[in-house]
Amino acid sequence: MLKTRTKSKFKEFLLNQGLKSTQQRELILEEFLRAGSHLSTEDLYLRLRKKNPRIGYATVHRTLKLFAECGIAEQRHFGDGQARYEASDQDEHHDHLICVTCGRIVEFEDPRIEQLQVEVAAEHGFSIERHRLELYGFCSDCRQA
Amino acid sequence: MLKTRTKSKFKEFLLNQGLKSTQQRELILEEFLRAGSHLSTEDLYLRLRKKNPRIGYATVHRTLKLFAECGIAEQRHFGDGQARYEASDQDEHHDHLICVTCGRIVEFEDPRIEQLQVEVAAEHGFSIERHRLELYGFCSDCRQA
DNA sequence: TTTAAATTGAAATCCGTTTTCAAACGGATG
DNA sequence: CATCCGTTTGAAAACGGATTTCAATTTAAA
Ligand SMILES: [Mn+2]
Ligand SMILES: [Mn+2]
Ligand SMILES: [Zn+2]
Ligand SMILES: [Zn+2]
Repeated sequence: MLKTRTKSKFKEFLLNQGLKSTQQRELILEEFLRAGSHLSTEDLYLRLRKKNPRIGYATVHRTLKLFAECGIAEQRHFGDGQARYEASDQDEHHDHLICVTCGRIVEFEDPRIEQLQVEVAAEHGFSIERHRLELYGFCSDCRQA
Repeated sequence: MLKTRTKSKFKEFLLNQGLKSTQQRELILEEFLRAGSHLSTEDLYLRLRKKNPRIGYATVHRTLKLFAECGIAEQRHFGDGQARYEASDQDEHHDHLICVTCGRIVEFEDPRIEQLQVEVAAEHGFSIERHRLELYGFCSDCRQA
């Protein structure tokens, strides 16, 4: 999603919820969109500190949760015990390939798998709300090493 | 897997590792196999306490990790922040459907999905070591309520 | 037995997450 | 502007599950 679009969506969200637009929230969103994906609260906090030492971890944490609530970010868990966030691609969905050696994360989307998930769920009387699919293995670089 | 088979596999594991067979480990394995699947350390600990108040949480925790190391149990994470364990079905693999309302967990296995996972990974140069597929939604009971 | 090593369990510690609370800020109002 | 009130901030504390510590106990080999 375009940065400008994302920013205005967040502004609108704040308005609707009776929340305030603050210097910190703008800084955090700016840096979140600038930085690469799948970063932890700590990651983002450290990046922000470099430019603005007056920002608190708690604020970064709370703001990332606001992003998720607003729909401009998604929280992920890749099994290393810490939450990670990535910017939402509007209605786009994707799953992840994770290299267990170097930590590299590759995103993919496979409509066939998505479809089969729905079918399997239906066979068991379930309707799916969301899912999580993560493939852990070795990326090409790490496999030949 | 048969209980007897599982128990001897664990005994053998202990021997190979130079570990000792203790009263606690036998009690814990016994109760683990008796209880239903997908239970947390706390769950198992509480069940054990009823019959034997002299057992410690730390021991249950350590023993479950031993089970996993030995291959007779598998650790799972369903996103509620606590680890769960289930007995291994030898080489059998399965994934999970989880009802977000009542917590019901249904196991399934779909070779078509498994196959597509391998293909998708290969397309990105990955070889898969393991994966995690969880479908969250509403079971038939909870949907009509 | 005796002995050395492994195990136990209560309590302490770890570590990411979340909350608390007093001070600072945002923005609506006149 | 100046005032006011609800919101936000950030340091520190609390939280919660996982893990470790360590002195006492148990295991099993000698
Ligand atoms: Mn992603
Ligand atoms: Mn299962
Ligand atoms: Zn790699
Ligand atoms: Zn249900």
